[in-house]
Order: sequence, then C-alpha cells, then structure tokens
Amino acid sequence: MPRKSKLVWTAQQIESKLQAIINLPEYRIKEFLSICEFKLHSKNEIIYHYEHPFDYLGILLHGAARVYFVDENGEDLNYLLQVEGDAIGDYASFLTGEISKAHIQFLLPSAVLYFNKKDFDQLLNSDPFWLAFGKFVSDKAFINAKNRIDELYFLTPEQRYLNLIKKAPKIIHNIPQKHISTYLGITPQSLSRIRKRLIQA
Amino acid sequence: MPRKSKLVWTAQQIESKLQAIINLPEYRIKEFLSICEFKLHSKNEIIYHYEHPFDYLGILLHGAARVYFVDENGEDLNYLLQVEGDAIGDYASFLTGEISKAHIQFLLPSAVLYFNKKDFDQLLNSDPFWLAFGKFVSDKAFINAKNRIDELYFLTPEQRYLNLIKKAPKIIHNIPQKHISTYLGITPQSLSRIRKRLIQA
DNA sequence: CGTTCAGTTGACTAAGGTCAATTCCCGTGG
DNA sequence: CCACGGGAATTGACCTTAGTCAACTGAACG
Repeated sequence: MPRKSKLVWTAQQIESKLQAIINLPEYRIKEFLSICEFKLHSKNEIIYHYEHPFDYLGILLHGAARVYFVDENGEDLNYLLQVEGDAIGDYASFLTGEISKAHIQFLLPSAVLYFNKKDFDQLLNSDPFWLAFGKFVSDKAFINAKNRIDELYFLTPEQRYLNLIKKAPKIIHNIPQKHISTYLGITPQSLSRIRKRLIQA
Repeated sequence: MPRKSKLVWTAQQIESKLQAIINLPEYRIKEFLSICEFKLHSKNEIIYHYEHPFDYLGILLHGAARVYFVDENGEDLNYLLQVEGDAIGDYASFLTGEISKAHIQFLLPSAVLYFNKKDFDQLLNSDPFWLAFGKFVSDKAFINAKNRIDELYFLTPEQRYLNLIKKAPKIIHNIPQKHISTYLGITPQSLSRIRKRLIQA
C-alpha cells in the first residue's frame, strides 16, 4: 500500500518539508539545516545501537520507523512507532548522555534529517532564540511522554488499540500487527483476539 | 510516624531548603523566590481544581502530596505521589494552557512554594539564564515522565511495587496503601494480594 | 509448487478486577 | 480505662482478560 518513495530530494524540497514540521522562518530553517545531515533508508533497514549514549537524533521527513528494545527473551518491544514529522532516537539518552539500548528499524522507505548533540548544543548556546527552541522541543517531548503515560495508565489494551486506530490510521494500515501489538504492550495473539472481539461486537 | 511538622519557617530556612532542591547561586535563588508564595498545608487538606488550566505550580519543601484524578465511578486515581523536593500541579496543563482535572491532596503536613505561569514566563524571558533554567525544568519533567512510561510499559504491577519500595521507602511507609495501589495502576485488593505473595516467597 | 512468516485459533494458565464479608487498627467519647 | 465506630486492609469466591505454547491457515515470494 505505501506509495512509491522519493529517491531524490532537492535542497528546496528538504527545506520546505522541514518547514512544514518545525514552523520557523526561512533563515532559521537554513540555520538549522546547517547542522543536519540528510539520509535515505530502505524499508526494513535497521540501525543497531547497543550500549552507548544516543548522541544524535533524526527527524523523519518521510516514511515510518520503530524505536525498539530487545527483552531478555530476545523479543522486540516497540517503544515508539514514528511517522513523518516525528523524531527518532532516544531523547532521554540524548539529554543525559546515559547509554541507550534502543534500536531503530525503518518500516517504510524513509528520509531522515540527522543532527548530533554537540552541534545541537552549540546551536542552542549561539542564540537565545535557539535556546527557546530547545525548550520548546523538551516541552513537546514531555507532552508526548505524558500522553503515553495517560494511555498506559488510564486505558486498557483494547482502548489503546481503538485510540491508535482513531489517532493514527496510517500506522494501523501500513505496519505489521506484530509491531503494533508490542507498542500497545500486548502480544500479537492478544491483539488478534481483541480485533476479533471488536468485529463481533 | 511522621515527625512533627515545622509550623514556622524563616526566610533563611525557605531559601536554604530551596537551594538544596534547585542548585543555583544565592542571588538566583532570591530572584526565583521573588515570584514565589510560601504556604503551609495541613494533613489531608485538598486543593480541588476542576475544569480550568493549571496556571501555577508548587514545589514541596516539606511533606508529601498526591496529584490525582477522579474516574467515571468516582474513584481516585493517584497520578503522582510527591515528596520533599518534588513539584505539584499539572505541568502539561501549565505549559499548554489546556484545562486540567487534577486535584491535589496533602498526605502529611506540608510546606509549599507556589509560583504562577505569568510570573514564571516573565522570569524566563528576562534573561537567557532563566530560559536555560526553564529548559532544564522541561528536560527533567521529560526524564521523569519517561521513567514512568518505562515502569508502566516494561514492568508488571508486582515489579512496580518492588521498585517503589526500593526507590521511595518513605512513601511506602508513610502513605496509606490505597493511595499506593492506584499509583501503581491496580486496586487496593490486588496490592494486598501482591504483598501476601511476596511475604510467602 | 514449496518455503517462510504473519496472523489466527485453541487449550490452558496466571494475574488482576469485582463484590462482599471479615478483620484489623486507631482514635474518640463515655 | 474501656467500648464503640469507621475506615483501611485483608480474604474469599468468582469473572475477565492477557500470557503461553502449539497447531493451523493464508498470503507473498522466489
């Protein structure tokens, strides 16, 4: 179902896509792009990242990715399912410098803008504008995390699934159920049964 | 078991307690205190807060409090159990201006420093130092939220309980179990059974 | 065609929820 | 000092739902 992926991006296309994601004036966008590296990833490509700090972040300009951990039984646990406009990486590790066990896999052909912590911190220190931007990023990260807490704390797996359908139908329809189930905190079998229950009702 | 609460606080005591919580130079502490209001609360005192934005925050200098919601059955759900040094309020609502349904109840006699959003934003805009401080606060809020997600996502209720014993024995021993159980995301009955299981093992 | 892997289904287990009864604890008033 | 009242905590019986392990189905791909 995924539409054909763009294999060539012009600087102008990257700039306007980024502008649509982080709404800043053109010269600020260019400034930000000066610390970024653009990269394409094929579907199913994995970025393994074991036992060191996550000292960079990526912004998904296009495509989809999962950020996941591997549990003691070798099973994947999908911590995040990200789509166009979302960030990939481990922001907690990025901030604290603590090691991260997160890996990334692209679930669709994807285009990503990467920047690393050193350059980002330098940008933030260069101008109060960018410091305010950095606060804005952390504010958003907090709000997103709080929303995830609310889902895990207040809702049942079934309600979380219904929520995801409503809020992100693109994810539901483009991503294998086994990835969705662990994101919801359940097994693929349980998701299958939840779907069955919902159809019968 | 709670030790006798202090009923009178000198300006010096407030300042040094705050300094121990947010590690800033003395003149910055004084600057921050200029937007704060100090208040004492008795045990079990409730701050009801229904259907409007949470436009202030509090810093617990002493005591303990729960931040909670009331579900559709009228049951309390304890979202946060906070102790000395922690913040009380709803930071997401504070940031976004969206309405909050959180209430606060003090579980021990408590001393709190309050500040409101208008003054805080003004402080942040007055100096890049305070802007950086604001980012630091959001960073911390995010890290805390991420830790809560990890507990809810990766751990069973039993593991969460064991974690809480290890990380916050003060909470366990000073706060009624019915409050601890809903914080863990389970009923008081289930917490009672978990405790029984653990004793037998 | 087979191979492979995602998804479904069945049988059984484990754990938390619900409702109700009982016990424990503690403070208060007689 | 003791008896009582009320809320917290525990326990029992039963229900619901997710986990586990295994078998089976079905679609995609070479």
